[in-house]
Amino acid sequence: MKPYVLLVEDEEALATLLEYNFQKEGFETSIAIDGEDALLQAEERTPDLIMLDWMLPKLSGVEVCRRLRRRKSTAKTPIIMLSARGDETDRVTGLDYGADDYMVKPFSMTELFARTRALLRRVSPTLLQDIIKLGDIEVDTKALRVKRADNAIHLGPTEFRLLDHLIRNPGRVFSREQLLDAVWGRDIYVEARTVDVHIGRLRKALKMPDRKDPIRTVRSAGYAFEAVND
Amino acid sequence: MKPYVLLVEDEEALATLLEYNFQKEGFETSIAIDGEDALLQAEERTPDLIMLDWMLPKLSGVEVCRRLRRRKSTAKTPIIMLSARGDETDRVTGLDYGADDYMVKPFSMTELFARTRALLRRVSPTLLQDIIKLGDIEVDTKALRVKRADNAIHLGPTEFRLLDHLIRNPGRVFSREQLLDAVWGRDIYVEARTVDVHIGRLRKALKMPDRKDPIRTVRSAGYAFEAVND
DNA sequence: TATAATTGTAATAAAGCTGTCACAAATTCA
DNA sequence: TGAATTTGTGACAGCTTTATTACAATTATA
Repeated sequence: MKPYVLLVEDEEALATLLEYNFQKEGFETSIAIDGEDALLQAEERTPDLIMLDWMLPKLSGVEVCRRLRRRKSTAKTPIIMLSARGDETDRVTGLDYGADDYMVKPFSMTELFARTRALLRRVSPTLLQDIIKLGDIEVDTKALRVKRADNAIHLGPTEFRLLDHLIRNPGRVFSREQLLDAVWGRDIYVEARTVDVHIGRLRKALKMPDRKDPIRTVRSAGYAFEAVND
Repeated sequence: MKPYVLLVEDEEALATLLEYNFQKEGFETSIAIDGEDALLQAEERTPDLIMLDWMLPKLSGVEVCRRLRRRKSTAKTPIIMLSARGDETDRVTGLDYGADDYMVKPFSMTELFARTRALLRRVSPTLLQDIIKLGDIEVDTKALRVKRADNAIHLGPTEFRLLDHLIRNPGRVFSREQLLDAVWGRDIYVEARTVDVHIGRLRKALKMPDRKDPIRTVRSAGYAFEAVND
């Protein structure tokens, strides 16, 4: 659904400012106040983007960056480093250790988002796309609309998020637990079988004569979205 | 329709920044990375405005400018030159060769758009029209008037701003919080539910027999304006 | 100043969505 | 084949979200 950015910044004022602006741009956000916190949070939920301050308590930004790169889950996650110092040495060091871009404080939010967009467009374009199309199915994430073969389809919020998640990872099989985490949220407890019911509702909503079911059931594993006819 | 700006800029960061800001101002954009590319693109679709970097690979900005002026289709198209150098000589050269305005890098986006507006107002005022039309609904942002199917509709200030905001972003779903930010202002605190009431008033005011409600409710998400019959 | 228009809130009604269960159907495996 | 496991689906109660109304307070207008 929304791209998730981890903001690693110990200065509270800047962290809040970043949070506010990223949320306005449609990101989900989380703040880490030091390097250790950052590593923990990144492990718990893999971010789609990391904003990483250079100067941090406990672990330096560079060190955090190196460790993030060593982990499989975050090896390719886009990282933008923030630094008060702007000299070339720092820039080079930051980029050497695996940051994708570099901003010198103070910076304009406009420029930050221009760069963010550029970076995400390069690395994971589906995150920025408003309209995701697969086969004859179309999901418009800005307008929150779904179409199949140009027919508008009405979905409830949960079915929408479910479809959104599945269609962004076509072919991949998700267990019920994974779907609960991704669609319902980590801290919400509902029966795993509830997923079945929503999958059923989604299937029913997407059903059209002469078109095959885009959702595949993988017995004793979960569900997956399949590219479809057309 | 939206005005179309051709951004001729080889430096990627700046090009992205410009693109982002022009899009935010409601322009359609295209980027050309060198002079030849610019001439090709301008031929394919005549821009309403051209931002032209002075220093370009292959063909210089001045040369591009001269050639654009020689073509009938772009002879009068407004051109703003961008240059790193700010001395008078360049300025004169640029303007001599037919640029309409001239900005020295680095420049503020605010100033750029102030000049852009001034230029477009002078050359092609219709592009900056204050009247937004969508389907059978017409919003005159200067005169603060609204019509539907040629019937004048009276709205209170808040409903007007609400409609104005929604109609400028047709299809897009806004949460109540986003609407409060955009319509009421960031620092004003009112209940999120108040939005519902104003949406209701707006709907009532826009209601006409045999015409459907242009405002879509998206459950657990917000509201969106939809293109309508006619 | 009196009158009208506009605004935000709260209360209530209406609509829509969700999660669970029970049982049917399908699939697997011995 | 038959038992066990897994999945599909309809029903439904409870819950959440939205629409609408009324009203008091504020602001504009004559």
